Amino acid sequence: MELQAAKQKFIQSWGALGSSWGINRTMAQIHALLLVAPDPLSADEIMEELQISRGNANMNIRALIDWGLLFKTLKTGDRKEYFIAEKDMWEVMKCIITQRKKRELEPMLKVLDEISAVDGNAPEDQEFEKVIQDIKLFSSKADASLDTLLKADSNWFIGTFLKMIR
Amino acid sequence: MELQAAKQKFIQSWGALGSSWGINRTMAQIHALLLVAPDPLSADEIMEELQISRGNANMNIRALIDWGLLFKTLKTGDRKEYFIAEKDMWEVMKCIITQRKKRELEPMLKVLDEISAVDGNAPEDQEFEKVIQDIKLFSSKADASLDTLLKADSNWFIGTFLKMIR
DNA sequence: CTTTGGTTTCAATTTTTTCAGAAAGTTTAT
DNA sequence: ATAAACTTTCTGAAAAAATTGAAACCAAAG
Repeated sequence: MELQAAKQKFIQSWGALGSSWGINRTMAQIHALLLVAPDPLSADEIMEELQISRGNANMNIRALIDWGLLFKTLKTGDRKEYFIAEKDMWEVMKCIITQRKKRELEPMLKVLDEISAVDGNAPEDQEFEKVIQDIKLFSSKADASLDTLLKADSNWFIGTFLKMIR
Repeated sequence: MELQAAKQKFIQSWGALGSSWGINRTMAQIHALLLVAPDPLSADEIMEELQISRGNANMNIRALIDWGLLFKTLKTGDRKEYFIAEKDMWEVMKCIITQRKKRELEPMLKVLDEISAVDGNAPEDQEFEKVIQDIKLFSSKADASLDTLLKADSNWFIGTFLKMIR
């Protein structure tokens, strides 16, 4: 496969996958583009390369910066802003986990807390109570585990899981 | 909060959350409904309860069964099929991880393999090569870890992560 | 203060996803 | 074989999400 074709394919695939990862297509494409770009790119270059509008480009660049997956850089004597991607996969993963945890897990915990303020104590309620408690226990455990994972460093992760794999 | 209100809220919230979990709303709602239902429900009861069409109900019930989150049960002397939800949260999590791994991780690995068949060897390619290799390494590690996790049992999970949490 | 290069916001539009309802297909009991 | 009870597959409508394009905005340089 040719280098250019390969890059193209990577960008497209990463974009397609993005959607199932809770990231929208453009956002994922921009990230992919910058991952394989040898040098920082300006917003205009990104628009050009991916054939997207200014507004779209800007919004998603902002979002990626918020997520911590992109950084601004400046070139001396140039007023444009240039962008580079976080290339350390461990960091990338941490960013993604952080965001998804915030959007997927934490709202769940919040709802469960509200729900478990259910006051009835009829025998029939016990079943319901139990299900909710179970989910709550499990979710908070997962939540805590992810927090720990986020604090851990790359080596720890690799080490632990290599052990797991054997 | 009242029991009925609580159940209602749980179903709605679980449904809303479902979307960010890569599960569609109806599918998540059916699952939630059955999680908190004291007894097995028939397709008709599910339709009634969630105010959804027969087609929709059927499709999503099928999907849930495929995922392994729902089971059929039969009542003697009744031709109807009744459904119950998998209530062990550990199992639920395993089902979800299995599916998402299939849909999110494995296609990624496939693409990466195709891409790394890139043949050019100009100095500029090295950077690209490296990024792809990095992602590949990381992804297959994650993939393997998840496989291990899926084989592990609930106690192991809780044990390990309790240790992590401290 | 005005121009220039660049960034941000937002209503309107397009694309994608989800769903109801109809219709066709199965299965099972008689 | 037929009828009754369920299931599956479509299609078009509706809802939700993503994108565009334009206008508004800002900061630096002259």
